[in-house]
Amino acid sequence: MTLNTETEQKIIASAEKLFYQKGKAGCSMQDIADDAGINRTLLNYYYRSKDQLFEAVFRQAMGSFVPNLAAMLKSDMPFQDYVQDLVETVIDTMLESPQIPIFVLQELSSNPARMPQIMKEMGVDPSLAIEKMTEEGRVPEAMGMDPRQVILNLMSLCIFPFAARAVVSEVLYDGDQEVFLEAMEERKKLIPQIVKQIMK
Amino acid sequence: MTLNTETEQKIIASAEKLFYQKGKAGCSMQDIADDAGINRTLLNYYYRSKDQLFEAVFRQAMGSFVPNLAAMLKSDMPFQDYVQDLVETVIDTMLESPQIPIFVLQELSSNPARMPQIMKEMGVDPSLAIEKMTEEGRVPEAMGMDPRQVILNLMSLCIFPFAARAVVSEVLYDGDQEVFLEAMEERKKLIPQIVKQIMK
DNA sequence: GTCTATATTGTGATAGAC
DNA sequence: GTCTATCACAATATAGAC
Repeated sequence: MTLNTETEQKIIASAEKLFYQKGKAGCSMQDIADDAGINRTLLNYYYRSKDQLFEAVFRQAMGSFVPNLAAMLKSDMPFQDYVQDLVETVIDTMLESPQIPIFVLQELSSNPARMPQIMKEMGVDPSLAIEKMTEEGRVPEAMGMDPRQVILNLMSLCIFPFAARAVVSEVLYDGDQEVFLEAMEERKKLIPQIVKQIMK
Repeated sequence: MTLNTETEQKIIASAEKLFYQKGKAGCSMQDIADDAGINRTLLNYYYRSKDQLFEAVFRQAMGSFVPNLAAMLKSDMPFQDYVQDLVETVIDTMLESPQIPIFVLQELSSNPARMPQIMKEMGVDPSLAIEKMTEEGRVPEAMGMDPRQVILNLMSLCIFPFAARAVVSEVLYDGDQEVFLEAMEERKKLIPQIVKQIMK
């Protein structure tokens, strides 16, 4: 998926920005063209339809974090060794593109039937992952917790603050985005500590 | 906000359903009217505009969980006493209307400027809440964590699994919604245990 | 590849009959 | 309160000139 022409790059950049912000139905082809500073019909020339342009943006967004998840689910290494790396990777991804989680979750929520197909395309076999995860010692017993709950907790702690950024930064950090970002940086150390504490 | 006529109830029910699922821009007035089985112009008769209909639905959604948050932030009681109740209340709310979190987060994410005003209307004073929270002993020291991080962790653990339900149920529970719901029930006990463990 | 012009359909909203 | 008819406009998409 290399973007050849300069125009094509401008289109994808603007489409990403506006789709992330307003959703698929929330912005028009005209909006995207205006943001990119090009003629509207060029969008159709390059991507044929709004649906296909959205598809390109959505798949790129999925591709930015599914591999992380997949790697963790598929790996044979002990769980703890992954936590620090995973947390850092995921949080860094969110810091770079803070709007990805809400964008992806909204699309999947209004179209949940897409999930199985996407998982398949991205090389994640859910039932295989679960099997591996529940193998003895793969994800260590923590307070008698199901291993899936451990994974879910980890993901919740990493992703939710970004999905809820508007609320969180307003209610907890009085609207100060700098302080919010510092807090997110802090969580890179904090979350692994929590996991370690729970594992004890 | 009592809904008088039968028609009005049908409208709100359908608007809720479709706005939750597809977002404000993702469904038309015609869609809502069709779902409610009534004439499209009645929507304008009762709510004047799409904006005002959306506002009614959005405010109702906010009202279903902001009071819980506000109560916790404002209360003088020790933090631990609230955790069990709060977790149960929040998870029960999510179980009843699983689409609320993603709906609210999406709207606030594309329109973050609304947050301060909404907080004010709902009687939550952020800076006051923070002040109270950081008072000695209000939210207990946990692993040297900032009290705001504790709150954020708690909310993340409760809400994220529902916001990400499509992904979670597919990847971790192989698409089985029954098993997913059981896991969410289990979290009512599990999350307070985690909090307790971290507080030690 | 990029533009203008245009076809076609959908949308929110209102006026006015019943 | 509920309907039909209608308005003004915005949307996606394509055809065809350059």
